[in-house]
Amino acid sequence: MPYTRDTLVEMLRSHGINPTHQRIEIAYALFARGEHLSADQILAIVNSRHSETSKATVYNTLNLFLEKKLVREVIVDPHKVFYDPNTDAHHHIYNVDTGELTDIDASRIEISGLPPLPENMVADGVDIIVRVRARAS
Amino acid sequence: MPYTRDTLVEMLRSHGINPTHQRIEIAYALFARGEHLSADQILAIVNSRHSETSKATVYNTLNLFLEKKLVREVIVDPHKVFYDPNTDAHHHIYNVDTGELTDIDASRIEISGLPPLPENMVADGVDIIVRVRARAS
DNA sequence: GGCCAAAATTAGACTTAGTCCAATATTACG
DNA sequence: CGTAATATTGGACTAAGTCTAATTTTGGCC
Repeated sequence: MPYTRDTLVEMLRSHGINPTHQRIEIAYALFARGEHLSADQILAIVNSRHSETSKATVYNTLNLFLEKKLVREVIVDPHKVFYDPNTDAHHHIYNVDTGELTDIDASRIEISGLPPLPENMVADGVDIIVRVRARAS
Repeated sequence: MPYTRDTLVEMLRSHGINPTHQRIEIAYALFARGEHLSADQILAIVNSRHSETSKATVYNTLNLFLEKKLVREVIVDPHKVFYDPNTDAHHHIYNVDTGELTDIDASRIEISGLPPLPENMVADGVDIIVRVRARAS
């Protein structure tokens, strides 16, 4: 699936997001790479040719994307949030040495034995994080 | 199990931690309450009577406790780390509205279908986080 | 107890991720 | 094309956490 400007514009529109220049650039950075990126990485990528987008806009836009469910946030590192262009159900392997994040498709995974949720609470998502490190420390 | 000064000293010693006044206070704050607390909450608790412990010491101590596996860290909120005095295998329910964290005993839970880990990697822990919110938004 | 080296604590400067704000620029649309 | 609504901006600000060099406390030893 090639992410052309037009497919990105369509993607933004279909999520109720006004496709401005900066938003398209940020979406491109995330979707074309398909990687988990932090806000500062995205800021650097988007401005790598010529400076075009401010820090404030990157944060505004990522929060907008989150709200509109175009991306997910992955909270595994106490220092920064990662933004994940994959919104299919999936979990993560986190390499605590390198910071590398890898997806685990959720369709093969079953969790049994979870307790019922408290009355009047709804699940907003179930995340599994497998923290790994290089063998032999 | 009452957490007297002596049991705390013993607990620290058995984890290879020199039991200083501040470390005992911090351990007491965590273990007597048995709650998930952030560093700034612990700082406030420890200094609530008379100011006795600096911010640097709270952070130093919590990192030491982590390293010696006396506590665990829980990374669910992008803004702060929670420290968890329960080191038994367990998972968490996180109320995204209130920030409240609740334990789920891991002994009843089974996860099936996890992929094999990459060669020469070892699992360092598997965390399940069930994010919940109040029904009817 | 008293002495000293090693370990712990400290205040406060610093770093970094992220937010806020009021001014400016862009866009959508009649 | 004009204008109101929306988006972007630089830069000041906040909050969590780290660092540092100086001071204090501790533990071991006589």
